[in-house]
Amino acid sequence: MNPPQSFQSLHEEAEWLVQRYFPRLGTELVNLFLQEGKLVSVESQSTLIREGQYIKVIPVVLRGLVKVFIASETKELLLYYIEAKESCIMSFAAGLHNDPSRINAITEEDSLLLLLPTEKVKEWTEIYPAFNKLFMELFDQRYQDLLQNIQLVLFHNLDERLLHYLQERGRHTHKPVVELSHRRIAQDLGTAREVITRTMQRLENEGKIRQKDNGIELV
Amino acid sequence: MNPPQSFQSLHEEAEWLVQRYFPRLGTELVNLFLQEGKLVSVESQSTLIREGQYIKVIPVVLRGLVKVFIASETKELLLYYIEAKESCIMSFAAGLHNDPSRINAITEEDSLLLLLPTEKVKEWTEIYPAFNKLFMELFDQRYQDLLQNIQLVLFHNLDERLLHYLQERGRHTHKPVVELSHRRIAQDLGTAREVITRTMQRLENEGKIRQKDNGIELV
DNA sequence: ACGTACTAGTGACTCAAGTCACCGGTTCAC
DNA sequence: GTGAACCGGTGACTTGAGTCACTAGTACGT
Repeated sequence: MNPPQSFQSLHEEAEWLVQRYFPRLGTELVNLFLQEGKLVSVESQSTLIREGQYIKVIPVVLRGLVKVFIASETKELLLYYIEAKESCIMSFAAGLHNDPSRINAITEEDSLLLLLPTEKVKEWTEIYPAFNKLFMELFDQRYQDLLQNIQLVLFHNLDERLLHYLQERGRHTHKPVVELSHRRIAQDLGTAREVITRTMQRLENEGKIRQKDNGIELV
Repeated sequence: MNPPQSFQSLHEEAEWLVQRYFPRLGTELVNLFLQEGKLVSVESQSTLIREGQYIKVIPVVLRGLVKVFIASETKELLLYYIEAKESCIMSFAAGLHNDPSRINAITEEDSLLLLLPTEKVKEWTEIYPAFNKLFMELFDQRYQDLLQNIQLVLFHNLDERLLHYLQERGRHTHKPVVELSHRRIAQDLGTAREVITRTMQRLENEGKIRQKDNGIELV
């Protein structure tokens, strides 16, 4: 089940990925995905969804990594990552009810996305139980992510939150070291750069991380 | 469409309420609700769901008010209210995947609940598009509630959070004054009693609320 | 009439986190 | 080489919120 060395086209790669990631949907739905969805290849740091926007398509991540966050005038907060392997992004509410989005989404790696029209998605949830089930599971997962985030923000101090952030980041990027500047980490956690610098030093003193030239290593 | 002066039985009242609140489900589903669900009448402050519990039933609020919150060893935080008129509680994830619940639920008024077995609910979402749609909408609403809560906790100070809390409380209890002790409010907001006392005074000085003998009045 | 258990109010203090004003180092462009 | 734009690091300070210790009022039961 390894990927072929190379694909003739994006469409071919997409087909292979959809079949691999969503086998339970069956061939009919997989074909509908590819037929109705629009395939786009975007580079890292591309904005997919902006707060206040009306959502016309729901992006499914086939390759890469997407970050979802909320923002105020002065701060941001990372909500969760959307990984290709495990799930697709849902502009939930927004998409299905024609409400403006409350969240922002941006690619954190070069990514391959399948943009499904919300109209079609709405249809499919009603017609295909398998699709509906997938949708529910993803919804649920995001709900859990939000819940955990609230707990972290409210019940834990920055040391713990930062450590958790680094672990999650490592998990999602599949790299042993986190290659991010203090400034960007501060942004994700809704705090200031200096605060991250100091907190990072504390974690290092406690032997929980190591800061090296190529990034932050978890111990 | 006013309620009859009195009902002969709980079951009769429940039937009337389900038909009133979920007309779009159709008579077949309404009957299934009443047939498969267990009707219970509980008084205020009854614990419905405890963190860590496995969920076997999903309570639908027919009358009364339910509060959903998370807790740590030392703190609590109100997540949202579940009102009869608008929705039913969902032990989402938990119920459908047999995971332990991450949230707590408690009645805030004497309430009439219809307990639906999660197994049946799972079935119904697959068979009845109307039910599925209702389910999704409720899910979505809770997602939005969580999102707003995160924003409040992270982007706003206690003054604003307290004011928002009082407004919401007023909205859900349908009363012009909030009849809660500072201690209980502090619990819902995850803070200390003294802090609420002081914050309340500030809001009063700014003319945003009035503290009277019978409760807190919003201006 | 006395204890118990609530309630709200207050001054003094602690503390985590955020802010401000600076370093000095590296890299890149022109 | 000179400036611009990054980066991490640091000391001094501010501040919102939480904690501690205590006061006093009200209601209930025995």
